[in-house]
Amino acid sequence: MRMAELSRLSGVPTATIKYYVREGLLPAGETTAPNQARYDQQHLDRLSLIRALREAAGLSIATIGRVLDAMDHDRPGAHPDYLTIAVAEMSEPLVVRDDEVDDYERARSDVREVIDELDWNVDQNSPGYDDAVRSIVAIHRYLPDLVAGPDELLPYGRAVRQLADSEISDDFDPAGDPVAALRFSVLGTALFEPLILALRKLAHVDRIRSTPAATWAKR
Amino acid sequence: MRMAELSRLSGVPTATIKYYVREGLLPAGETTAPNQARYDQQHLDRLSLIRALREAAGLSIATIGRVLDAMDHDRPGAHPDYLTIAVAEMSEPLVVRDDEVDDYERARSDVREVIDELDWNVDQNSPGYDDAVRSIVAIHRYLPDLVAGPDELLPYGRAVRQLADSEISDDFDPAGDPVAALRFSVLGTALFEPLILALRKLAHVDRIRSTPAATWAKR
DNA sequence: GAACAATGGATAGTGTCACTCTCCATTAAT
DNA sequence: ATTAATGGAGAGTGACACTATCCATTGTTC
Repeated sequence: MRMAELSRLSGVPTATIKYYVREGLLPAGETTAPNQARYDQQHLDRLSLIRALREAAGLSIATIGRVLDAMDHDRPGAHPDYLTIAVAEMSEPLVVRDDEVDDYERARSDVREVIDELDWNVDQNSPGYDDAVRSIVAIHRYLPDLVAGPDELLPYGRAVRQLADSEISDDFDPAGDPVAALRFSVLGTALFEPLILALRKLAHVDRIRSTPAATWAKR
Repeated sequence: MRMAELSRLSGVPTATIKYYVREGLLPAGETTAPNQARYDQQHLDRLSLIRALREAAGLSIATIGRVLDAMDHDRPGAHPDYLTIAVAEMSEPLVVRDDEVDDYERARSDVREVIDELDWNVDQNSPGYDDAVRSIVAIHRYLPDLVAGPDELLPYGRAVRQLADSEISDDFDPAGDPVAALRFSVLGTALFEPLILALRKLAHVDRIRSTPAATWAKR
């Protein structure tokens, strides 16, 4: 197919497709003449992946570039970790100002403690590790009255562990079709994030509405 | 205190503070002369809230404006729902193109079914409802091979319900100090979101690494 | 009370981001 | 042969979140 059809089938304007090619997110079509190129199903798939990461997950073009790079280069199938390398690129690197080192150290040890307690087989390079540290620092900073030590973090760990168990079923076979498994990991991580946050808000509403009326009456 | 001290104590540049005042996020100081104004602890608190919503939660200035407006105007204490009205402003309104109506209807009924099954006391105006619908549509669109009907959504509902129970303890008393409770609700919702997503990624890593090696060997 | 710094308010400018538009020399389609 | 479409390059756009500059006052210090 050519540009116009790729655009029509994907719903992405040609100008935007050209932009993605320039940015290295999408490989150029096979050039058949100085001003002609052919695109195929792979381009369509890639475009769909880009749009999902962009629109549904809200990742920046630069971040998507890193995720796709990792997906392209990390020899799928060699080791289960290939599934996590691309996901790790979804995060911004952690930068710590000199005067904040202590806060981050404390948060880091909190995370470590939670992981130990739950007996998780993860390390400091695992995706999410630095994000967790960053979040905890922010929580301490902006909600200083809230006690948010390892004991308070554990329920979060248990809840997401339960989630992970239901998301990744026992018969999930990453070795069967490594490319599909990788795509599934990246998209599953990204697309379900807003759903989880949305449902959590709903659960909060239910929880608050379930508070005994007496609590409200004494106002 | 005056501008310079407000800036020093909050760590926010004066130019930015002035910008927040212009945008209506921060009330102007009490003017004592044509070019003099006094700020107090409330300004400092508000500024901290704005920075938390901006930096840690990633909300836009416009969204923060709506959240703060709701916090200011929704007569705290009158009813438990006051805690949710400001949170609802954290979401973008749902806009549905004509050719997508069916997809959204289907997703909406999925959400309804999950809520019924879990017996949640929420309605379509509750914060998160539209977000959940939007997410499910995106999941269907970008992961069409994945079965994501009510049955598959239930584990998410159960996990966040468990979370909500641990987050909002039985002795949480929204009527005691309504303003503090409101601030706690908004910040708690926003600040813990990235933490949950980070821990979920870690749980995924653990889950994948726990996959029996045999699955990998047959590659 | 004179010199100098700081203030609040208004306005304009900056850098980033994700596109989007305009050209143009070809090439395809009719 | 005419008309439309193509790919590639570069410039332009609009939103966003600040940031910088002015300036007529006011505070502060000597």
